Amino acid sequence: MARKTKTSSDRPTLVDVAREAGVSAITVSRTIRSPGIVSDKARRKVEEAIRRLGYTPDPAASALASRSTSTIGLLVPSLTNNVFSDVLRGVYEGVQGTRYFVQIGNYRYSALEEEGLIRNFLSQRPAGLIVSSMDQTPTGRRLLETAPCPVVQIMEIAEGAVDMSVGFDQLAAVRAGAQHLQECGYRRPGFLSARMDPRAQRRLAAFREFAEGAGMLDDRRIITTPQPSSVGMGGHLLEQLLSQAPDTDAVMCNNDDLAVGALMEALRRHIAVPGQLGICSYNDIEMARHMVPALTAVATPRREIGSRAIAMLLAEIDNPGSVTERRVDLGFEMMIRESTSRR
Amino acid sequence: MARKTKTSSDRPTLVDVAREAGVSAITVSRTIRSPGIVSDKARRKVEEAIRRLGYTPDPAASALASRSTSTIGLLVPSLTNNVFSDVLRGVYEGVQGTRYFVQIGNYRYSALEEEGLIRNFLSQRPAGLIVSSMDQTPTGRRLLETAPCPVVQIMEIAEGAVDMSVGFDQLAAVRAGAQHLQECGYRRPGFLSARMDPRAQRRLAAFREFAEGAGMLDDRRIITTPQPSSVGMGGHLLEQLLSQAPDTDAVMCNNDDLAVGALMEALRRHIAVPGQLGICSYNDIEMARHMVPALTAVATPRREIGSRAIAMLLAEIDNPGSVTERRVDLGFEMMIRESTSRR
DNA sequence: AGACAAAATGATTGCGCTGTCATTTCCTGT
DNA sequence: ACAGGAAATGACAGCGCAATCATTTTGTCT
Repeated sequence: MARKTKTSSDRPTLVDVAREAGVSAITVSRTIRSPGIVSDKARRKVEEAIRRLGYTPDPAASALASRSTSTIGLLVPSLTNNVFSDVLRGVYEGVQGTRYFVQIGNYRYSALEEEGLIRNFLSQRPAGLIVSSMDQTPTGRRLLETAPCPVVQIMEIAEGAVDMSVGFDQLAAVRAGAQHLQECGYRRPGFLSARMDPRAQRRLAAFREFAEGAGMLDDRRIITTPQPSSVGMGGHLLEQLLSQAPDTDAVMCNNDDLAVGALMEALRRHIAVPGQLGICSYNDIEMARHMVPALTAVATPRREIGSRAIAMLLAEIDNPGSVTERRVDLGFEMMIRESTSRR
Repeated sequence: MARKTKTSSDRPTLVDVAREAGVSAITVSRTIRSPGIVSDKARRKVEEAIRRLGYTPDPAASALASRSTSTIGLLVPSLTNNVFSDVLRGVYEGVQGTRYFVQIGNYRYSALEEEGLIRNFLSQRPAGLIVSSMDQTPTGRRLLETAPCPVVQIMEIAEGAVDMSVGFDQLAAVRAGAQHLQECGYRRPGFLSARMDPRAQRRLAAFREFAEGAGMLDDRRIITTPQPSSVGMGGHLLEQLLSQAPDTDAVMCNNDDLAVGALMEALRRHIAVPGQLGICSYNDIEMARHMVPALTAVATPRREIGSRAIAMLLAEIDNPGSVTERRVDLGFEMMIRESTSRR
C-alpha cells in the first residue's frame, strides 16, 4: 500500500503538467527535449502549464529512463594550478547555455586516483568526458577506450590518444624556449621544475635532449623537486641551482610560478635579469608579462584547449561521428620580452 | 512488449548481484548503504558477488528512488579568482573519501545567474549547498531558505544568513589594513579595487569610513574599475591614482593581483616601496610574501573557509540539527612584511 | 527450556521520466 | 473532394533502486 496522497509539498511532475495542459505526458516530455516535433498549439499549452505549475524536470528520472545524463566529466590533476584554471574557464564558457553541465574531478597527479575517478564518472553515465593527460593506468585507459560516451584528451598532442584530443606539442614548446635562450647568447642554461608528473618529466627530457644537441648540457643545472610548484619554490630552486652551478647564465622554468619565484630571488640577490641571468617561463599566465622585467615565456593555449575540447565533445554528443578533425594541434607561441633580451 | 533479453553489454544491477549472492535485492542495497545492519555472513556473500560481477550502483536510480543525490552544489562568482580556487581546494579536501561529490556553478558575479544556478541545483535534489555570498536576489534567497537540504553561506560574517555561515568580518579586515598603514606613518593612503561586486563595494565603504575617521579621506585617491581584477589592472590603477593624486603615499589594494601589479608599476617608475609608497594587499595568496619587497597583506582564511564549510555541511546532512555552531568566524590576520615598513 | 525482544531479511510497490510502436490528425496534390 | 503520406500524438511498460512494512531468525534473560 503506497501513499496515494500527493501532498502539496511534492513538486509537480510531468503527469501533472500533462493533465494541466490537457495533453499526454509524453507530449510534455517532447516539448521540453525536442520542441521541434511538437505542434505550436500543443507547445504553447504545455509551456503555459509548465509556467503555471512551476515545473522543473527531475534529472534523476530522466537519467534513469534514458540511460544517460547531461553531465560532462572533467578530470584535472590539480585545482590550484593556474594552467587548469584557465582550461576550466574555457570549458565553462563552452557549456554556457547548453543543457550540459560540467563536473570536475581532481586526481591530484595520481594515475590511480584518476582511474578511480574515471570509474566513478562512468558509473554516472556521463554525456562526455574530458581528461587532462595521456598517462592513464592500463585499466584507466581501457575504461576510456570502451566508454559509452565521447572522450577528449587534452593538453598534449601525441600518438595513441584514446579518441579525440586537443593540445599542442609540449616537447617542441620546451625546445623553442631553450632555443630562444641559446639564440639570445646564453650558453649555460639551467632547468627548474617542480611536481615531476609524467608530463613534466617529458618536458625535462626534451630540454636535456636539446641542450645536449647544442652542447650546453650540464646535469648540475637541472634542478627538480617532487613537491608542488609555487612562487616560493621557484626561489628555492634558483638558490639551489646557483649554489651548485654559480656560473649558470639562464634558466628555463617549467611554469610561471617558478619563473616569478626565480625572478624575485634574482632581485633579492642583486643578480641582473636579463644581463647576468636570462629567464624563460612556460605557459605565460597573465602575471608573467607584468613583471619587472617582463618575463619571456612560451605561451600555451590553455583556455583555447578548454573551449575547443568542449566544442568537439558537444558536437560529437549531438551527432556521433560528425567531428572529422579528431586531433587538434593548437600550437604555442614564443612571447619574447625583457627577461631574455640582453643584447 | 519490452526487450526481455538482457544483453551482455548491460551492466549488472542490484538484482543480478542479489541472485548471484543468493539474497534479496534489498539486502544488497543495504550492504552498500549501511553495512552495519547486515549480518557478517550476508555482507561477505554480497561483497563477493559485487566483486565477481563488477557491479557499480546506478546513481540515477538511487536518486530517483530515494529522492536525494550525493551531489553537493558549490556556487562561486568566479573560477579564475585565486580566492575561490583556495576555497575550492578546502572543499575538495573535505569531501575526499566521502560518498559525496562537489559540483561547481560559476555565476560570474551576476546575482541573476546565481539565482538560475540555485534553481538548477535544487532541481537535482542536492545533498547540500554552499554559496559564496549573502547578496542573492530576493527570489534566490527564498529558494535557499526553503531548500530541502542544508545550506552554508561562505566568505562573510553578517546578520541574516539563510542558515549556516562560515567566514570572517571583511570590513574589519579592511579596516585593519588601513589602520596598519596609518600606524606605519602613511597619511595619504589610496584604495585600489577592480570588479565592483557588492562585497568589494562594502570593503571600499569600510575603507572610506576608516579613512574619514582618521582624517585621511581624499576621494581622488579612491580608484575603482568594473573590469575584472588582474596584475595588469593593478598597474593601471596605480598609474591612474598617481596621476590624479601624485602625493599619495600608500595604497590599500582590494586583492593580491592588484597589489602585485601596483608593486610592479612602482618598480617601473622607480618609486621606492615602502619608502615613498606603502602597499598593503588583501587575501595574501602565496605569491604575495615572495615579492621583492615582500607584500604586507591582510591574510584571509580562504582554504579554511572551504574545509570548514564542507565539514559543517556533511555533519548537518548526516545528522540534521547536530551542528550547534551555525555561524563560524574564522578571523583574519595581518601579515606585516616589507612593503609597509618604512621606519 | 521457554518467552520475548531485537536484529536481520524479504516481498512489493513506486519514484518520474522516456523508448517503442500504434494510432490519429493534418497537409498536399490532383 | 479524396487518397496517400507525413506529422503529431498517445498508451504502455520499464529503467534500477529504496521505502515500507511484514516476516523470519537470532540472541538474551529468567
